[in-house]
Amino acid sequence: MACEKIFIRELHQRGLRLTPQREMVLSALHEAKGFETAEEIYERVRRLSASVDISTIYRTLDLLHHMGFVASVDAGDGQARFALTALQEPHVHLVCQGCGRIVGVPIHEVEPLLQALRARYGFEADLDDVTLYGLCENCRGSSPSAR
Amino acid sequence: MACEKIFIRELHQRGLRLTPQREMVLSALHEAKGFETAEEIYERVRRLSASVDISTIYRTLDLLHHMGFVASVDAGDGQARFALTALQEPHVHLVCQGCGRIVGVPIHEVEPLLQALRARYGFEADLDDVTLYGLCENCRGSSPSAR
DNA sequence: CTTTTTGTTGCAACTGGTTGCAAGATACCA
DNA sequence: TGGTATCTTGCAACCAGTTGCAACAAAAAG
Ligand SMILES: [Mn+2]
Ligand SMILES: [Mn+2]
Ligand SMILES: [Zn+2]
Ligand SMILES: [Zn+2]
Repeated sequence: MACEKIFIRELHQRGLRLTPQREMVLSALHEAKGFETAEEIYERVRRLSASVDISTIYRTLDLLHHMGFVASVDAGDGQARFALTALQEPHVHLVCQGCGRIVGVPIHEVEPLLQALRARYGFEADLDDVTLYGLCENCRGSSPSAR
Repeated sequence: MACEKIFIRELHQRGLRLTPQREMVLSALHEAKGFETAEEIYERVRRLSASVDISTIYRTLDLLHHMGFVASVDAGDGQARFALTALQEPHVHLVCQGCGRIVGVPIHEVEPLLQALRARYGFEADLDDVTLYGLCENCRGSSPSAR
């Protein structure tokens, strides 16, 4: 867990504190392979300590998201999903409405759009939190499969 | 209200019914100048009939959205906002995090991005529901004003 | 006009997520 | 080491929005 060192340093820089709860959430995110719901991450943390509250999970995921360690994607089914992105280039997320798969697109692919919005509308877009919905290559041809 | 005729025709085409509640929501949306929350639209409808339930407002806004009459924008403050878009070209919405203003961008401005996603990722994006966050021209220079 | 069909509504319960607050814990310093 | 300032937590209440369901009402048929 190389990012724990970085995490602690960034916490200190912001005058925030390292707590067992924050360590457990970070650890749970390392266990998880891909995107998981807050409830799934909560279950992982409970295996480490039963007394943690779900609101602490949400608060910690939000903190990690704002620190750039975690991507948060609203998959359109009423539950957000979270995954570690530590050290990766920030990206836009594509959610397939057929199969539910989430793909990250490096933000430089979107640079032309950013420039156009800046030039035409004077708008400086922050693409850290953007999610686009549609159909992936697999799901485009075939009949839409259940999620 | 030119769109009421179209609304009735489209309802019939889908085997759905015209109800007083649906007429009142459409009328409330015509009264509203710009984007309003469900609660604000609910208040407008209540002035016409006190017994309508807020769940009916949500269900009707959702229906109108799916029929393409209404744009729905998550302004990032925990409340969605709705506005009539009848007959307009579909567009992406820009939300300024400084002043809260919502601007519509015609979808053809975003066409190059769509093509890139199609070519590079095989992903067919549906941009009807996209909202981008950032800072508008006014709010970029000055210190961020309260919403 | 009456009946029948089927879509719609109000209501209450529920969902994922947020928030105010007092108790508890961390970091820092004497 | 103990004391203090301040951050964080668990908890319970709350929020916007959704949903199951039985009563109701629009449309169509007779
Ligand atoms: Mn956040
Ligand atoms: Mn619009
Ligand atoms: Zn797919
Ligand atoms: Zn602004």
